[in-house]
Amino acid sequence: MAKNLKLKAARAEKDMTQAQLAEAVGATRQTINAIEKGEYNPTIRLCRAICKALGKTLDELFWEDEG
Amino acid sequence: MAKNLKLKAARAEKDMTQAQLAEAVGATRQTINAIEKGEYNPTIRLCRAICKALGKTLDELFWEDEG
DNA sequence: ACAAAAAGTAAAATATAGTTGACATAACGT
DNA sequence: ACGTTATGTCAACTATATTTTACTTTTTGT
Repeated sequence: MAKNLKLKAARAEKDMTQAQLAEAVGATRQTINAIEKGEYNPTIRLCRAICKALGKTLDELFWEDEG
Repeated sequence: MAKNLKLKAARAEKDMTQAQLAEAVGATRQTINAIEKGEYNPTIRLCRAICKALGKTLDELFWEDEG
């Protein structure tokens, strides 16, 4: 799996820290970090929550990035 | 969570059974069944595999359906 | 340079996604 | 009606996503 740079960029665009995004979506900072690092395979529910928090869609953040 | 009727429809459009889709994506029939039933929260990797097998995108099958 | 905040990382524990095997019901063709 | 295939569902198991706690390194501001 490759890094999820789109996520990192979208977060930067909203000027949010990993910790702030984590709180916004009800996850931990480590989980957000791991997702950005591309080290894993989050659930669709968490992906959706992240998308909504950042004003993006699934296709924009989680499609064909780490495949 | 509501039923994922988009998934059911996309599968029908390809004339695939739950078992065939399951095999195509390396999952079990029960897992596909549960996802269609809306009873759970699959991983993004499985969602992507399903989308690819059915020629759809994440937004088409997994966005704002059960939210 | 220094302090503070943010990001990276790791081990152990917990929650839950996904499997396996089995059986029940619904849908379909003949 | 009958046999067959597809779907629905359940319990027990395994794999792994996510948490918790804690520490290190990088970045940022002053």
